[in-house]
Amino acid sequence: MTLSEENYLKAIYHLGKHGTTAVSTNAIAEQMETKASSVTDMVKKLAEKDLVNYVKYQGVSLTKDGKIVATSIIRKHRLWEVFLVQKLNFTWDEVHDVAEQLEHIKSDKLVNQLDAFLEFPTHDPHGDPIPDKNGNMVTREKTILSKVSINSVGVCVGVNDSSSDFLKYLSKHNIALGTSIEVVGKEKFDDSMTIKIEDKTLQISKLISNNIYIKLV
Amino acid sequence: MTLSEENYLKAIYHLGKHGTTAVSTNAIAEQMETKASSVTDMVKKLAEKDLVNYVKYQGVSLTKDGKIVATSIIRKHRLWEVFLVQKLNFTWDEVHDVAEQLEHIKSDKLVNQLDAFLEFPTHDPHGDPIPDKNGNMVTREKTILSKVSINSVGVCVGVNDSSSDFLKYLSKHNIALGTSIEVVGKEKFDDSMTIKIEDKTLQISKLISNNIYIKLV
DNA sequence: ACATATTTTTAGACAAGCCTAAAAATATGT
DNA sequence: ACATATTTTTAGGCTTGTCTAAAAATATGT
Repeated sequence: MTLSEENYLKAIYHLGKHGTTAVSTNAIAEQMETKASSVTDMVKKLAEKDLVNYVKYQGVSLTKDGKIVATSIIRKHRLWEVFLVQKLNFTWDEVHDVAEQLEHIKSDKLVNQLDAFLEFPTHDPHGDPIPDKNGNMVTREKTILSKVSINSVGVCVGVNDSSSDFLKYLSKHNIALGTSIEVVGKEKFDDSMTIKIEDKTLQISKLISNNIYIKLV
Repeated sequence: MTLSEENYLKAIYHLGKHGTTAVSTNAIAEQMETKASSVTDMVKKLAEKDLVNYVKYQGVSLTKDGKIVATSIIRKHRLWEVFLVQKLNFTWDEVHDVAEQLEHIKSDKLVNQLDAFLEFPTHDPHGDPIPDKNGNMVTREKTILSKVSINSVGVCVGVNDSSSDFLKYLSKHNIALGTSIEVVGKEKFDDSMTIKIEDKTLQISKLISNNIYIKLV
């Protein structure tokens, strides 16, 4: 399993809702910041190894084996993120790039001992679930903030965009996992929202509210 | 800096006593389990980047820049080894292969925070010194066990061979860092030695005694 | 010192993973 | 339904790091 192969499997997993639904060549190319022709080449290679289902012009999905590999990489990525935040004082907007490197380290003992050392965390610093040793993960009930009705109250349990810029924006406005958010206004015209956080109100655009997950209380 | 380039610099550092003395193409090839022709190619590339001094047919040594890179890789390797042993319950014979992967992770914050998390260790699990943030490391007085005279007493402070097989041999005979070793006999014929460890005597060949460092007491 | 052995370099090839440009297949609008 | 647009694949090429085989340089033994 090369680094590149692993990255393709991960991309297909993320794009195709756990790798189950077929994704297009172009979608993969965009996600991986590469060209469609490169994707076609690699997808053929992965199909040869029975890691993806591939029919020319019909898109790609993960096989059972492909899902196992993708899940194990995601497990490593998220465990390392927890390590970086909890043990090495990284902030949630700093962990992604380093975890992208660490996720490719090959050692079962390393991963499982790290898991134990962190006391078997179930979620990473962005609220995403961490697959266990067998690839299983919990599904936590969550709602996209943009979809909840006025006067709803919830707790932030995750984000849909883990980019550094978005996370820094949230931190600046005191939004973190566990933060209580109340919807005090919604604007039909541009779908913006007014929310209340610790008694401070904040105006957020649809782009923002679309990337915050809350659990209603 | 590619993975391959980093590995060559590390090899040149180790072979040439901190990279200072020139090493031969063949020596590098053997150390890296590759062919001499591949070494020539890479060495030219490294010379182009001013990381090594290279004169055709005359061997290779590290430049100042090359030494900085090599030292930083060794720093990472040894810090990760400490982490694996102290935090993740690895034994000293299990850490090498994983550390070889981890040493290539690029993130200054990661390395320096890891260093702090481990409380700035000065030596790795094999007794080798860990360069600090500025590349400096302590030099600890040590003697090769095979060279000490009969009736000497010392404490094991390092090994010259970090292979899993050798370390397992040592563990089996209760030799670890800090173990007190007394030389109770030396055999001229084959340079074997009789040593005493915790009141048990042990016969060791020259190959063994040549790979154990002690500090005389 | 000179013939031979060894070491090192060069030349040419190959696989992986990427690219561009062109061709083929599929999707879309009216 | 058919012309056009878009997507995907193919064909051919490039770079990195490796290899083998042959040539060149250096080292060695008597």
